Amino acid sequence: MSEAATRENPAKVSKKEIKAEAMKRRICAAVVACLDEHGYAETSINRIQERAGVSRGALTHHFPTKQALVAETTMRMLHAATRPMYADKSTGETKPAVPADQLLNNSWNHIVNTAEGRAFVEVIVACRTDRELYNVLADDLQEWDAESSSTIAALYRGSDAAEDDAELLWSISRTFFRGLLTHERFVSDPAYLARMMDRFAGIMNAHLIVRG
Amino acid sequence: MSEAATRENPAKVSKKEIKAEAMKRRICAAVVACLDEHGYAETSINRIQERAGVSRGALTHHFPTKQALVAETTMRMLHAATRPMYADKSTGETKPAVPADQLLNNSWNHIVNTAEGRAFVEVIVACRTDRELYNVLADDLQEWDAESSSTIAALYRGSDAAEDDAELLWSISRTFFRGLLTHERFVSDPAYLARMMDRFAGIMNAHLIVRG
DNA sequence: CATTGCAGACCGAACATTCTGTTTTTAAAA
DNA sequence: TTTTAAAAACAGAATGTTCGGTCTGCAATG
Repeated sequence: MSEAATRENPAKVSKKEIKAEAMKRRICAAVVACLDEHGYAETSINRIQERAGVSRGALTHHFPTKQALVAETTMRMLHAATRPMYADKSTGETKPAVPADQLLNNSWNHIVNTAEGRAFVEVIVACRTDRELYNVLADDLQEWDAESSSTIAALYRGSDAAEDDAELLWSISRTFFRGLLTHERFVSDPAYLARMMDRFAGIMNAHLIVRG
Repeated sequence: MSEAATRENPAKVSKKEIKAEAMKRRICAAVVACLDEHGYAETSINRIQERAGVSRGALTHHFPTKQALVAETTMRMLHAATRPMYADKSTGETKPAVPADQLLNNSWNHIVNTAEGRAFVEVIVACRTDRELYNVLADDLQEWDAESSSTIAALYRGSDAAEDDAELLWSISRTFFRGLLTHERFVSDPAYLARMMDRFAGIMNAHLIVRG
């Protein structure tokens, strides 16, 4: 327990904690890379271990089971991805980080269509059938979803009369993004994906109205 | 080879062929069920065999490898799903099977949000990282995509000036559907999915104009 | 009777997990 | 300050299971 140390000096982080955190970060980064490159089915502990360049002991010490590993990696991804995009939490205030009409394109390019975004989709798809993994993640997923939606709702209103229309439109957009990540395999021309994205953004932007 | 038999009497199908086809159908149905219920990662040959109630020998006799099994199952799903919905191929002519403004909702309810639809998403997601599986399926996927799109293009035009706008809108819709299948895990209230679907259909229907 | 359809045992590889050691860190005792 | 003992971080071998695929034997079909 490090609580004895932190009780005397709350700000102090011990060498242990620093090393442990660095190790965890390293392992989780390997998980993201493996999920992105090989998919959930082929992301084995052996592969993660090899990719991270750590021993089997180190892996199982920090993450007793594979699900715990995937779960923590996912939560780290979520919290890392949410913060910089939509709001500046460091200053305590919520303000858009990008021009309003570029919200969709920007989200796609910098959040969804990334190694983390693709890894996240692998986890989400796995959650559909892996009940245990879902149980571990469910609360955090829904909390993240609510937080993400309310951030949008503070910045935009929808074209529909419904109070929560902006949130609805945002959920629809994120859903489209998720589908778009798996659409690559259908089309021969990658540029077609960009056309789909642009057309979709054009349509949705007509319904997402900046509050002011 | 059965060509010797069919050369003499093309309509005749031997007992063998009937049995073989029945066995294949049975196995593929089990694959669909397993993909839907357990996901691609947990769809093992053992599980399929158990689910279908056939021996290991029968399985490997008809499908030498797992990829061949998944590939054929996928192609059967595709061809079974395309036909009844958008056109009546038995009469040779192409006509819509549902009212125009119900195309999206109907596709969602009767094609995408089914055991086959969910199984298909599992395969598509796996294709992203499983290059071998993708290579087997790529041609058929793109051919199916083109056929599906052109069927839509014959029935609708898009609100945009682009010649292929209807196809683009249809691709966008199918992409949204795919994402929606994995969205269940985000929301606590299942009715929210229906709201998303209705709102999306409302928006897209304004851009999909029936030809006439 | 030759071929195909099917049954089930079997194989090595890979899997997730558990385990026994070794090293490093840390806080309190000397 | 130095010593010390416990705890944590890590290493890597061992375990039993399951994986996809192969192989041999037998029955049904043509």
